[in-house]
Amino acid sequence: MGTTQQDTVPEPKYWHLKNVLTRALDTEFAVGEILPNERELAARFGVARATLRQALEQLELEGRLQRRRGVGTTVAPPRVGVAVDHAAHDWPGAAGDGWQSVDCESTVPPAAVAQLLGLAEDAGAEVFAVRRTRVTQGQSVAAETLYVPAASVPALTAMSSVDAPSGPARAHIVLGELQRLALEGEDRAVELGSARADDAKELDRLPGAPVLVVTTRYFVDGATAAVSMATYRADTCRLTFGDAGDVQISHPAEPVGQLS
Amino acid sequence: MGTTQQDTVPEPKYWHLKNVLTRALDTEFAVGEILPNERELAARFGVARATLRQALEQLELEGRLQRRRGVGTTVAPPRVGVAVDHAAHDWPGAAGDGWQSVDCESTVPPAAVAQLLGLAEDAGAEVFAVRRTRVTQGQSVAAETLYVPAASVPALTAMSSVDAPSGPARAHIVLGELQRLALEGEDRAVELGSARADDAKELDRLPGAPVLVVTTRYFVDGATAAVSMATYRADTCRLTFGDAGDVQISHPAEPVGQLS
DNA sequence: CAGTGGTCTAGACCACGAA
DNA sequence: TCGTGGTCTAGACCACTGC
Repeated sequence: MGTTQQDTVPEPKYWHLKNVLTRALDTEFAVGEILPNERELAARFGVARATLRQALEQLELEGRLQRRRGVGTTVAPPRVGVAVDHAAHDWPGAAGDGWQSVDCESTVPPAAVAQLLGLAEDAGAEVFAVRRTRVTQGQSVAAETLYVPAASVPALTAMSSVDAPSGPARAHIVLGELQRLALEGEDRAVELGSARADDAKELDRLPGAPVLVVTTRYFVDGATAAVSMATYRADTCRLTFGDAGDVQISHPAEPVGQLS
Repeated sequence: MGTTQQDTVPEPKYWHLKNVLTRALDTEFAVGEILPNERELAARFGVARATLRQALEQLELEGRLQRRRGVGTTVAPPRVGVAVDHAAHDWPGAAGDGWQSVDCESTVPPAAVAQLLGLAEDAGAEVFAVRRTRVTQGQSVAAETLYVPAASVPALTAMSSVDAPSGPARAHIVLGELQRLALEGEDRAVELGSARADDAKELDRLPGAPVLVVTTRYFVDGATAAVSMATYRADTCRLTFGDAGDVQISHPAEPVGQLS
């Protein structure tokens, strides 16, 4: 079968399958409900598991499904709107912005970051790297590394790894020092990426999971004083700029006229 | 090789493969160069083609590769920065913003859009749907549908499908009418999606290709006067907010000390 | 322990682009 | 026509979760 009728325009099976499942999700399943397992679904639709999985992958990418190894596949809630320009033109670390400082260490930044900071490439210039996590509505949605060149926080130049407090406390010091600077403005870029191993762990996802990478430049005195690279879970997040955080997106494409 | 030492924590083959290839791309390949075909690469690395493809898929998702059926796999240029807040607080259709009107028709908007516009769901309220394409540096990077309720452009209520000019011309009329309104502000949200068949065609991609969906609400007089849903190619685009458009991201993790 | 999703294989055929 | 990437199959084993 499959060649029973020569499709005039052979639509890929996984594509058709995705559409069928989408419709089913809209009409027959409730959020949180768990679907039959992959082997059974594949059998039910008469396809190989790999093909079924291709459809599920897309649906997960679109935020409609959530799959967890050892557990099963569940219907995902609508994406949460996450404000990215939190009280725009504010330094990170302001109270109650949903971010939690996790750690802080001195490292040589990746080349791309060094470039944004205007640091010479050859010099092994060290910067403070503040790791933070963002939690919204009970789930961690983002992991961030905030790169702060030592030159931006001169008061901390003497802070070596020995005399400084550990982890979160140290992060707080760096953030506190940033607040003293007059922030001129910010700059943002959003692109698709895949989670590095460390980010993935913090986001409770497998390495390689799709993420939205938000790169923010903080300007002080005409120069870039800090750079943030935040990775948001692409499956569960909708990044909002402006008000828009409160909007609730509804999926059901058509009101299926399900009377009574 | 590869099994020379039993990995204490068995790293997936495709993940390791991706890292190897990433390093190779940084050091041994030039932009635009074409890679060996999948069958040969798979053989060279001693894995099944499916596994090799899993690695290539991720690299394409990260914008490092470009694959075209019937042609081959090439090294992708760095992502282009695309300004999303074009002259913020301007109506779409302003001159030289990179958008090209393609078509315009009257349709019933998708439920999600109707909701954003504050239209009753049950009523089959029609709206103008302006289709546009965005071209940057010679390549089309985005496809947009701008939904304009008839109520927002009262002067056009009499415009039926018969007496109106066709396609692009009609789109221009709608956009022109929008310019007359006092735009109060905008609202944006960015999320990951997969290209619908029509968008995919316009973006020169296969259906289901990963896209960044930008939803914009235009406010007039305290209400939403129009909604735009734009899909940007996630593989080739970096969405920028603020200045940031000019920044060039460089990939090579390490300056390979290639003297002379 | 049993059941789930995640990884991997070795094939096959198809749709498309270019020569 | 040929070579490419895209789709699909029918298996297998592994890693994780929960009981």
